[in-house]
Amino acid sequence: MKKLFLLDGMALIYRAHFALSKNPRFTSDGVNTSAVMGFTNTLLEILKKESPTHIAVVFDTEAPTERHIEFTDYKAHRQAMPEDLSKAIPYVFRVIEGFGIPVITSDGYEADDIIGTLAKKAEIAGYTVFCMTPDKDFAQLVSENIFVYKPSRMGNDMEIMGVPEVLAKWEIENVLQVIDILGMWGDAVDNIPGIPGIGEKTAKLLIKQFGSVEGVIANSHLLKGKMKENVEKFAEQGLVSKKLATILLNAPVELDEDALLLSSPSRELLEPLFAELEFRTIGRRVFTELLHEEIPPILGYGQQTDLFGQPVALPELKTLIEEPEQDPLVMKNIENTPHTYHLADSPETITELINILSSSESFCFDSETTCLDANNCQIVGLSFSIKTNEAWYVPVPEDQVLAAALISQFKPLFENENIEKTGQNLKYDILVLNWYDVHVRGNLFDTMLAHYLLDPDTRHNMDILSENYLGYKPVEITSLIGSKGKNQGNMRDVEIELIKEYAAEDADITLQLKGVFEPKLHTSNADALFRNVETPLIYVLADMEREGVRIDKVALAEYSIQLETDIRILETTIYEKAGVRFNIASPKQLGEVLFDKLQLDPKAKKTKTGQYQTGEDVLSALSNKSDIARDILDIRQLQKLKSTYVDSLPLLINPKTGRVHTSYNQAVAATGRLSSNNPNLQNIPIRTERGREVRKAFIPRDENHILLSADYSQIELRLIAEISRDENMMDAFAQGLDIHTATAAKVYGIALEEVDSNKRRNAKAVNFGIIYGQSAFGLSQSLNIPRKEAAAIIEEYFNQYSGIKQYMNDTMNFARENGYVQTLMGRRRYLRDINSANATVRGFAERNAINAPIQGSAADLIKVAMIHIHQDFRDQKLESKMTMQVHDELVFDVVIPELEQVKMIVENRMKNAIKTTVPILVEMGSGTNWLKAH
DNA sequence: TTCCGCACGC
DNA sequence: GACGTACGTGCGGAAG
Repeated sequence: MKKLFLLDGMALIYRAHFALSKNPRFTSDGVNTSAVMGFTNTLLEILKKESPTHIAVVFDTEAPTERHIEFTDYKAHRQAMPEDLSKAIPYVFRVIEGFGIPVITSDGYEADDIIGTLAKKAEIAGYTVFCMTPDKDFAQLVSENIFVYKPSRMGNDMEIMGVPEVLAKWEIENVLQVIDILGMWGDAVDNIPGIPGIGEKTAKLLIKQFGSVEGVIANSHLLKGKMKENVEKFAEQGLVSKKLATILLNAPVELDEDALLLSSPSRELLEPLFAELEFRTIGRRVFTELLHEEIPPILGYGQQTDLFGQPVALPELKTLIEEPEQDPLVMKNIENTPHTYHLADSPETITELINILSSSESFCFDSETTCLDANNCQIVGLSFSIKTNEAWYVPVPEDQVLAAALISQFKPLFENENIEKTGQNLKYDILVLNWYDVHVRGNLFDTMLAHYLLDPDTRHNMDILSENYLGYKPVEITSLIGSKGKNQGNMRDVEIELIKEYAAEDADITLQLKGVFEPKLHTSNADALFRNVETPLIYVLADMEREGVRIDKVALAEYSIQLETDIRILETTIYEKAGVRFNIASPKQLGEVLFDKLQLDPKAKKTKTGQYQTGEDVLSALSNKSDIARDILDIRQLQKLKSTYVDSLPLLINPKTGRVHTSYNQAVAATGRLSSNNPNLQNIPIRTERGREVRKAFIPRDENHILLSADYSQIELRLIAEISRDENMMDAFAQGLDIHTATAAKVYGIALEEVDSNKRRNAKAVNFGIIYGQSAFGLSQSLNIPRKEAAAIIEEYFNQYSGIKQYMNDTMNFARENGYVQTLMGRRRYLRDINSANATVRGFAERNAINAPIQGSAADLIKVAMIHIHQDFRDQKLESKMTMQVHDELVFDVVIPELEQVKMIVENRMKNAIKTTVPILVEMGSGTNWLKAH
């Protein structure tokens, strides 16, 4: 296959420059070597990953010809190239030459024109063409079959986008229209002036209406207000912009296939160049990865060190995770893929479908509903699939009595323990069906969770999975119900034929995804975790969400009034002290008052958007100077409490149950933790007295119930001790010591009883830092102490807990060699950047490497405990319910006579979720509200 | 509508 | 010496 890459040279240099501009490196002659390095990196990635047969770097020259005389004006808008960058250009040319890559100069035309024209000609000559001009990802929309090679923001990975994806992003069917937009205003290509006040969105709408830029201008009298004014005033500029941004496909350049051939890299040219530029790491990569040669000793490559400055052995770089299988050339979709989607809308067809499904061992299903809140919506239809490219759709009547009757026909099917159900995010479907008195049973296969285990850091929605793993682009839901927002339609109003295609396709795709993921789960050793933890947990979470929790509306309403009063009082005080009325909730205005008007801190820092920083730490530091800062902190706390909790919680009470039903997301947190939303029950305040009040509003079901809260004590630290086998820490836990006090005693070299609250607080912060993968910087921030001091504490910590340091080193080495780390139960997290040449990016991966096994193991542990507790409740026919999970805490609505029995089960199951040497401690409490129970 | 700054929990 | 430093969710304000 002939594979051609066309790269815009100047744009690439600029891109490399900007990517590294925060930390540029220079030679003594003032050459910007960062830019050269970034450029080299890009070339290396392309050659290594894409193996092109033909390639060229295109440079535009500065001298404009007849193409656009306006071009000179446009150039004038551009900033002159910084001197350090222009000095880098000769080196860039040497790199290109060293790689054996041909150069083309555009001779008066924009590089995009040359690339566009060559791409078009090459396409006709049978090439697969990739263009890389980073100005804008759509700047190369020249043909359906030409791909855009797009550098990603972080690291060196790049993504390839085909024209259909770019179009999808713009939600427009017609390429010409897109080009028209591109040629239009404002942001199309940087530095082209466009028409002020008319952004991409407006331009899109206008062009849809009037057909082209020219059309819009001709019809400007139909517009009104500022828009009309701008279009008319800047009409000429708009046309020029379009001309400039339009890519020529007929520039005077011939496709000389031989001249575009990629030749082999030249060690003779590259080696001295890299030595001169001191490119150690990238040099090493070029020689080992591209030329497959030994590292030349002449370069004297430095040792790479670990977090503690110790040298590490560099393992061979490996591919970390299988790339999803997909041929970028062919994206399948419903129109080009043969399929049989049946509509089952008569008694006969429904009976036939039920018969078919009943006799299969496994089926895939999906439900279409009126909204996203599982506890508050109606089923519009159900779709089923048992084999690829074939599916059924069953419309469900709007009349809820008829709907219930129809769905009840499927009840035995869903409740059949022996039939496996496949779906995407099954918890949702299970919950929805629950409201129709269908209690799903049997083995499950949730494709979302499967992918979550395979690659927890990425996204898991079905559309993306389908495109990545099946090379199939599903019908978008927005094509049925419109785009998000208040105008978004409802499934109920969509034509049945359209829903049928959409819904049946969903079930079909999901089933196909199962086929892809099932073997992958096996090869990545995630079977057990999937089968024994995540899958059973679906039922547990569904039950918890269905159960919900009772909220004391009256208490919250009273508290809201009290907060409001206090806020008003504080507000008045603040206005008095500031001498001006302003919006305290606006960080922008607040910053101006504090630092411009009151001049509280002449050195006040600003955020990247140019506002003054007014965060918690800034105001705290200010509070000794002026008590206005303290007042502002107080008022913020109260406003936060009021808006996020006190006033919002009652709004989430479900009218049908009178309770609040949170939703747990099982597939977002990359470490394996759950997250919760609507409401987020996992961030209900606890630290401050006023915050704690909110917890009083979480109450038992009725007077016959009581809330029980069970908390793991120091679970993460116990797991660190367990995993690292650090003797000192294991000892401390074995003796039942307070771990932070014990840590302080060790770190400061004093007796336990000599530890004061300050030392304990420091030790606690280090312990937390370890859990969260913090650095010395993070620690110094959280303790508000100098970095050096923080570093000293950390160093002594590692001296005392040498087993932990050893564990960290081992984990990091494991990650470097294998590309992933894992928890006690084998939950993996892939760390693509663990061997990255970029220190920041690598540091990020390194912290994750330490942190993921710990947090993840704790997550595993509580998940297992939840499953066992749920099962025990069921086996022992208890009426008490588990209602909430907050990372290391479980909350139960207990029928009072069952309290002792429940406590026994909970303690037993939590302590013994997995076998450990380090004792696991569970603290329990009960009471008439969450605060009392805690 | 989208982004930002901020704040809450673990 | 500079870089930029757990993860989530959700609020209000500001800007387009």
